[in-house]
Amino acid sequence: MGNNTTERAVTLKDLARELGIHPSTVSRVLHSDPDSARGAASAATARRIRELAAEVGYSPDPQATSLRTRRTQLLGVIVPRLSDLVLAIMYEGIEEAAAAIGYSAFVTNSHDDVAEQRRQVEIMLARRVDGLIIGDSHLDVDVLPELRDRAVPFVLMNRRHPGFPSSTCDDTRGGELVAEHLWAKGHRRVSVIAGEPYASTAVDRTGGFVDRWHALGGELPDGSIVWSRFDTQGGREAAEKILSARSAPTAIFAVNDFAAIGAMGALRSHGMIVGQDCAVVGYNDTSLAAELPIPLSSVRSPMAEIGRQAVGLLEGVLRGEAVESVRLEPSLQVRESSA
Amino acid sequence: MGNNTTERAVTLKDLARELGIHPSTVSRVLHSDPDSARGAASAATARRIRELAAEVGYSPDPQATSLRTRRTQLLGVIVPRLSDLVLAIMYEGIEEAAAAIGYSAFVTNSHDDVAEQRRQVEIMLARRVDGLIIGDSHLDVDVLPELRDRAVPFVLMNRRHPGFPSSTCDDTRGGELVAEHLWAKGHRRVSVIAGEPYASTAVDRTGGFVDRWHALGGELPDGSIVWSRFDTQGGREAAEKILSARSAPTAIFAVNDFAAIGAMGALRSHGMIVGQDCAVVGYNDTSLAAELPIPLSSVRSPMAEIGRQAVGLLEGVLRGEAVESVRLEPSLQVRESSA
DNA sequence: CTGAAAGCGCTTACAG
DNA sequence: CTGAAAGCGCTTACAG
Repeated sequence: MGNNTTERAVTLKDLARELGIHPSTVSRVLHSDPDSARGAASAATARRIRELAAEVGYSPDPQATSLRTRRTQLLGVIVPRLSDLVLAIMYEGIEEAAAAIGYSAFVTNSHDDVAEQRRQVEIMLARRVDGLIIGDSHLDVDVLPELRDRAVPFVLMNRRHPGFPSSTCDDTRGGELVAEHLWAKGHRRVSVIAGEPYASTAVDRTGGFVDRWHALGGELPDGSIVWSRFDTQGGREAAEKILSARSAPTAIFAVNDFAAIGAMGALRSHGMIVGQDCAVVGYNDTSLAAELPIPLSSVRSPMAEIGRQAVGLLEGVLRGEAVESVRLEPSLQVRESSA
Repeated sequence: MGNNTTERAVTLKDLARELGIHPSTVSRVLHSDPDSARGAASAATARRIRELAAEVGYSPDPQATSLRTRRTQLLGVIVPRLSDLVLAIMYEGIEEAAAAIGYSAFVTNSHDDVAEQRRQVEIMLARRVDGLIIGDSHLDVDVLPELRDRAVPFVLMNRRHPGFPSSTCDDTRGGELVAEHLWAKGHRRVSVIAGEPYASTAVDRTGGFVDRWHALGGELPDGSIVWSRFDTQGGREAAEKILSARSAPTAIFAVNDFAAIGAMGALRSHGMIVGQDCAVVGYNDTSLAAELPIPLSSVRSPMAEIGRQAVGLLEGVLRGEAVESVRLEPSLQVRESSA
């Protein structure tokens, strides 16, 4: 009666014995198209098998299956840290898309440490994942060429790297949007809290801003660009550095919402009112941005979709296709912090 | 020379062939204590095996191993959502502790939906995880009794449930700390943004506060307690409801930092200054709290440790021990929002 | 249409 | 000390 016995999971052999047929027939039927039992067994036998399987709640042992098929239906995901909201949301997209095509995902934190990243890759490979989604790629040193040489199937997510397939936001475009917005609002003295120089997200967002700013005729004297950590504390420290210099800017672009929140804190400490004395724009439009005491302008990036697309890309790689990187379009949400 | 061939992973049989011995001997040695080869093979043979294994980078196929041993070394973790920073940090603790004892963890989001929770449990079980860490337990309806009947090894995390082992913060105590603090600061008209009534975290934090408040001689007229979602938007909505009532409170306790941030936004919209016109206290002391423009007082809970302890508890359950729930001690961080 | 065999990579009593 | 066998649960050509 479909009760789940606690003892031992029911096996293919159990089903076969119950029905008085051979296990291979059961296996064949369970793997054939539900409608047409095409050559797997007679329609009658197929029906009996399916009915019994449903009744006892048969679920094949994935370990046994993958030992035979040499595929684990497992995806390995490596991110800097899951406690970074941006990565957590991308992972939700991954999980959803992976489940839809019958894969499960492992996820692990590298803390953006290169040695740890290598270690996590080896752990994933030891677990025999079918492929890897790498969310912590560094622009400088990197394991990527080595992975390619070893023919490990993988794609990048969030951060791109020339020559490797990736699913990212068009971060260059995102930076341009901010430059255009601040310029149009009349700002001429601006600073950028630029993030970590090893991350393409930081480099592209900053680069897009800088290039567009110059194209508009703007200037960015030395000290206008401050590299920083991506978190709130990093943003606060960078803003302190900016505010301690000669003349304060009238606008700050932080390439991450959390860094932007830190900057807002520093501005307040200096007695400045965000949105009046100094505009602030963040990046990613996390759920917090719109709900802050002073709502934060931010570049919206389709985070969950970036995760889903990464799975789609990896699917292609696993099929042996030559896949094209995707760069998803950002949009700017203007709010009180820079209105 | 220890190069990772791309073709096929090296197997036990490969090692045995290379050394001219039987695979079972290799297996025996690789499973015996590295120092004493105690009866597995001669010291000389053992050394040769270990050297070759290290040289070619042998890593056993976990699928094959678990097919034999009937253990997958896999843990299933179910949380409401990983994009909730609190759960993401607990998961980091889980991952760390699990890795330390040779387990890997799957994590999946139930969105606090009871049907989805059941579905995720079945998916985990179909994957043959050795045990489950459940982070989305509901106080009312719940799968827990059924899981116990099915003899599924599991523990709860973050939220507790009477009669089942759990790793949580002592949320009752956390609520008490806030009541004592606000009372000492002279507040007499307070409101609680209480969270979701199905979560023990919300119920215990609120309950601890209410009981202590009454014990101190305080009053909580109807409408002082507002149940809400845990996120920023939920906090804002709850605060709006509180502020639209007759007389505004002089202090608000939100049982979650994100809800507290939403409340801060609502207060500002009403022209009130947080920390002056109305105190706000949150819960969890997430990394954001201290860095906000107006730093937020918050009850610190040892999130990563809660995750680690959950793994320890599950380890006990897997060994068949009767484990005791752990309730970790919170502490209050007072900042400008309620100074 | 269905059965029987082989084998994925491993571990574990059991001999000798 | 070491070998040989059995078997975990499955899938997949191959016969008939």
